[in-house]
Amino acid sequence: MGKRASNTQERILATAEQIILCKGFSGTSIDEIIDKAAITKGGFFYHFEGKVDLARRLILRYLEQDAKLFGDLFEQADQLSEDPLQQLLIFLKLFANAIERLEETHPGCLVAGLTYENQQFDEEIRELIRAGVTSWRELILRRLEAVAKQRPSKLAVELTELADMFTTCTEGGLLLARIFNDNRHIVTQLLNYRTHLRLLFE
Amino acid sequence: MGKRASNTQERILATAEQIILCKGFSGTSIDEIIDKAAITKGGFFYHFEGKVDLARRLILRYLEQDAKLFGDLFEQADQLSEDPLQQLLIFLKLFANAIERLEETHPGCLVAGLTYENQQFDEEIRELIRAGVTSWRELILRRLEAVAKQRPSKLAVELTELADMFTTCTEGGLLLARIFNDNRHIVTQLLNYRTHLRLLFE
DNA sequence: CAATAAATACCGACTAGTTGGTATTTTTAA
DNA sequence: TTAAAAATACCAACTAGTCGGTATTTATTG
Repeated sequence: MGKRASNTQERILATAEQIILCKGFSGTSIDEIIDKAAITKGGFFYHFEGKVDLARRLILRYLEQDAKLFGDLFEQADQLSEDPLQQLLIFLKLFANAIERLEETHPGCLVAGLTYENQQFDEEIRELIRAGVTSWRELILRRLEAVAKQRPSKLAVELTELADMFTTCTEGGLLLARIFNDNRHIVTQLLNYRTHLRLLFE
Repeated sequence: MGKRASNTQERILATAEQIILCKGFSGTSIDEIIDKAAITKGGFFYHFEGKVDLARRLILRYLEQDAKLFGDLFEQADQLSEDPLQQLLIFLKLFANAIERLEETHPGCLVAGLTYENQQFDEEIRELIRAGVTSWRELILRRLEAVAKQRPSKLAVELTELADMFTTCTEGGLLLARIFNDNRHIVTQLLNYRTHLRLLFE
């Protein structure tokens, strides 16, 4: 695949994601995507097998970008402290800060968006979504295990559920941000989660 | 409007909600709704001005049912304790129990589902969605204010954000439940919120 | 109490436009 | 010159919505 093609594909993917996050997957037509991406039908179907293939590639791209962001933020956090709890708390702060810096309203999470119309997809795509959420769970769970190893928690908690609470607060915040058109909701809900961890372990 | 008509409308609304929660709003065609609801095109358009009118009426119905459920649960909770914190904690437990009793996977929240494709709706519908989330916020906020009036919180928190955390945990739990096909996620995320309140105020 | 008028509830064929997708041709760059 | 990349033209199925008409209630009145 030449550079020309990879540019085109990325342009299609970026355009499609933007529209789909606004209107939903079914609410977005290929015609609109190719129009905004400045390509034609033939071009689109050269690069993608069909609309479902587009969804698949969008999720893969989204999860990749996401893994990179979280990796970077944890790398920063790990350099700022040696304490597992502090590292996690710093990560949450960095994540919240990154969102706070956005100028426009956060477009939302592709994983959540597609989940709410997932009955029209095949199992492969639902599995990709599941894998994404599982990866977030595992990422936080590993950190929580390190925290729990050296500190008792004030109340008995299942660490997996506590790890899922990260996804819960992020997705909940994204929803509120979208509904009220204000990114600060993402920040506050993430910081609620941070406070929860402090109350449990500090 | 005779009884015959009100039955028909309710049948259409219930059918439509079910399909829309599975496939999304755009992913659901009127043809499929009328097919499953055993009515015809003409019948549908006699009762609804169009597809957007259907969405409007679905949200109104959803928020009504929801207000009734929360009202009932708080009434129960208020009878079981005089303490504001306990009342709120009991409410959360009752809500979680109600969901745990469901046999099938919870179909999800219409408000969240429509939010993820809200760009295709007019402002009226977005406002209805906003009003719904605001009503949840106010409902919990009033309780939190009563709690805060008689107890200091362990850490400084904005009560509005803490009230929104109820929506966050509910919606986050619903999302996890759908992705992993397991209602227990709703329960655990609600109980995480409950734990958070206990850690803050108990 | 009937006969009838009028409103309500519903039907199903139809249309104009949109949808995802294909087959064929042209352009581009190595 | 040739293979990849993109454009053009097209199609069949589906879409939301319309329309003329019919069945069923409900209201009116002689």
